Amino acid sequence: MDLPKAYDPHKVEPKWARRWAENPFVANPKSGKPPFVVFMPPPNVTGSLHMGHALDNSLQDALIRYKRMRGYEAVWLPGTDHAGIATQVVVERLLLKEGKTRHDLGREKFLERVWQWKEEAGGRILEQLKRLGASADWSREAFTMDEKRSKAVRYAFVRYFHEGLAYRAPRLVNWCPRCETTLSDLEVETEPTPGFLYHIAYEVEGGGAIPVATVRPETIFADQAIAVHPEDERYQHLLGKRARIPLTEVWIPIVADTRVEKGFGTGALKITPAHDPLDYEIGQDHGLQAVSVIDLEGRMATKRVPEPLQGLDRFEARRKTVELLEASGQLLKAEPYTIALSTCSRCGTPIEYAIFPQWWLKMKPLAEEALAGLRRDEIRFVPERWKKVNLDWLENVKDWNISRQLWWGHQIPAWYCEDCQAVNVPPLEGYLEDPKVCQSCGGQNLKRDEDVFDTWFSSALWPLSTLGWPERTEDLEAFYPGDVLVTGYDILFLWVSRMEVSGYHFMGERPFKTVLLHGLILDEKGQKMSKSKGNVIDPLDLIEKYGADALRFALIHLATGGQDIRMDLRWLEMGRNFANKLYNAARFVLLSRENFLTRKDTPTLADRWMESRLARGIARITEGYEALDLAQAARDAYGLIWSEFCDWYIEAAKPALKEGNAHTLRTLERVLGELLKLLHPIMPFLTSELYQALTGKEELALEAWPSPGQVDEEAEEAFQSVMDAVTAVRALRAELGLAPTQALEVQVEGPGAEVVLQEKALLEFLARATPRPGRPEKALAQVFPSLTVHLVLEGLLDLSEWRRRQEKRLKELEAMVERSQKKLQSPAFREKAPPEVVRTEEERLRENLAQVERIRQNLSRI
RNA sequence: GGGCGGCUAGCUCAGUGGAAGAGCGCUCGCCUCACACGCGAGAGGUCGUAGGUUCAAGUCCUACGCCGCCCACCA
Repeated sequence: MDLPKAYDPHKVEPKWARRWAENPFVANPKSGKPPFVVFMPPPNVTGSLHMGHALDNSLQDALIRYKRMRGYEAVWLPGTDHAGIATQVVVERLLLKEGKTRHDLGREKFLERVWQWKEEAGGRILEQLKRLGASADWSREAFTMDEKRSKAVRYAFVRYFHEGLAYRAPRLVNWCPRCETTLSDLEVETEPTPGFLYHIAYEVEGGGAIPVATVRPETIFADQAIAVHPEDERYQHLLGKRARIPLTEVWIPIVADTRVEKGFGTGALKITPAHDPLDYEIGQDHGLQAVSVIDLEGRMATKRVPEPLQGLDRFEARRKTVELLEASGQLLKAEPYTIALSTCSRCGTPIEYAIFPQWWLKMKPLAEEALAGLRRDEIRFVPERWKKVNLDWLENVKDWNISRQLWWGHQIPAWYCEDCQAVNVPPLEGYLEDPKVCQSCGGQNLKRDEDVFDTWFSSALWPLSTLGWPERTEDLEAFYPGDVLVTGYDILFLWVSRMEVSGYHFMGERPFKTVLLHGLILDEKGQKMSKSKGNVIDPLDLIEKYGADALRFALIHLATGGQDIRMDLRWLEMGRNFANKLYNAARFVLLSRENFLTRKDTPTLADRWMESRLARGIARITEGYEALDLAQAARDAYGLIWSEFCDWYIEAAKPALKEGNAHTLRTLERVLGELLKLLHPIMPFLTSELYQALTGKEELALEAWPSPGQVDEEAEEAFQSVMDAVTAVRALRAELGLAPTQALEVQVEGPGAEVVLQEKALLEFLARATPRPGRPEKALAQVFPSLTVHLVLEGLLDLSEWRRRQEKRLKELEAMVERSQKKLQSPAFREKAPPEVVRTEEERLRENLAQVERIRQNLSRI
């Protein structure tokens, strides 16, 4: 067998990645096994793997692999999202290189281009997920715009419409002038931005002026009123009068409204219904018109604005308006002020408001259905704190604008009659057929709505659509609801809540039983990664440098309690080193069995100890996976493999192997095999490779999960004495500066001495020391609870280090003794603490007192 | 304005009310026949501050302080 000394993931990982991609783990709805279903959050087709994906999918894959080994029908449904704006922008950018816009091509040709691009370049991210080791059911790969998913979207809308839950109405909506589409409230961010609060004087009829404060002076031309608080004494006398919009001859009423804050600005608020959501609301209540002075490209585009402003960009118009106001003497003051600027979450452009008919989903009644389920605790949140956040959002949810003025997406299946203006949506039975005549007037001039659905409208259906809904498919019967939904908390509202809504509404049932929300990945300074900051780490680079196993190990290790993860390459190094360690341990086992000559076959103490430690490890690690605490599983597997299997067991097995003890060889092989299984969900590549080499079996992923054997307390206690003796000798060596090669003789005494003498060969191999029973008059000692190890003085030695450490140890023990005594002297402790706690405390005290005594004696004899 | 998270070793992070942990870094010694991506021995924490509950608090409660995030119509 030819095994290089250092593990090279690149020689191993691509092979397995290809295997799992080409022969995926295909779900069988009829297997009869209990299902375990995970819906992969579909990444954008345009996307490239980022750290968030790597984390999200590492967690999912680990869960899926674990459950698969546990005998579940583990189903992981992958796919991609058409990502309306993002994808459209990508293709528009390509067109731009040819000097064209999408309007040059026209809708049909443009969509052809997008599809072409999608077929060629899209979905690259799924290939990257395969490189990460994702054991998804690639045969069921879905795309939010493929035929099946399109059916689901269409059916959902048609049903919502006929249930009166989807409706079309003109309202004030968020508009991104750059993306040229409306946005839902969730897609708008507010950025604190330095700006000015302008105080402007509006002339009042009959003389005098009213000062109004605004951050958007350019919108004064769309003002419909000025509002003051009804109880504001300052302006009582002005109520009912009219004021003149500066720079114009337009007069607007002064009205009272409680929503105006007396204490802010001047206490007088200009009401501009077309350009501000609050103003829109107030305007509605006062029967005001909503007149816009800014067009969809963000330019001052009406005759209502003074001539010099016409056609100007809204920000230039602001500067110019201020100039004009200053010139007319109506600018009272401009104080520096931090504006809460609303921006498009996709492109960062300050949003504008617009009023035109949009499709809305009536969220209140829908949210109630989901809320009822959540209040019955039908969905478990991990961590639990997110449940309340989710509830709060559903309780306060507003109607959802689901139409977008894009080309790429699901075109809304609504037709408008050009004769009678009626809205035509297909009937539920026959929802796939386009209407030909108007249901209202029978006219044949139907024109389809040009808008498409918000991408999240189709994402909200993901747990249904991936299973073939609205058809009653075998998959749907067998696999709905899903088990664990794994995603970042940043899309709790955008995605998770909306899936809850559609799941409850259409299936009458929760879409998944558990939501596992992980944190976000931050850079080493704790800041969000973003392309503009240039602090993005590409997971593929990390895979290239450290291997996919190491990346997975690092990420899973850090995914604790839903905390954000500050990226630190030292965790990657840890993963890589760990892989190398395990590889070398396996190499040792594989090399050991070559040309092995059996001369005996008896269980050693070390064998029994290892089996016992393995039993405990299996129990603990399994607990971690079951609790969805993969970080715990990773930590425990790391400790079991490195500290116990490698550091102690392999070393202790060497003398037995030399003796030709077949039992030890078998134990090494068996334990290694079990360890590989335990670690497989986290580091699938290396474990698969090693398992194959060890057992000849093809696919570790299909092996059964280990069950814990018996804990052997006696063996653990006995071996502990051996480990203590070894540690004692090594410490003496270090303290006295004795060479590691120098053979020593030691004397051991105490309850643990017997086993150390029995395991003489172990002490000789692990510590280069021969133990004899006894307690010499003058010797340096190391004290452990169950034994004392004495080293007889030979020649001149520097004892200062030894003495220093003994004294330090003595002080520590004395402090502990004091603490125990204090505790035990307290009657309250003896009365109220559980008996076993009192007992361990007493035992501790006894043990520590004995150690103190022995150390004192040793020190006094030198 | 409302809410959430974090504050534990020099750094990055675990931590189940019953004697403070890991990795890296640091010190000392080792290329010991699986592994220097390693082995052995060590040093290093009044667990953000102040109260409280409890026989017992890093862990539970209450305030406060920083750091970060989310939601919300103060123009």
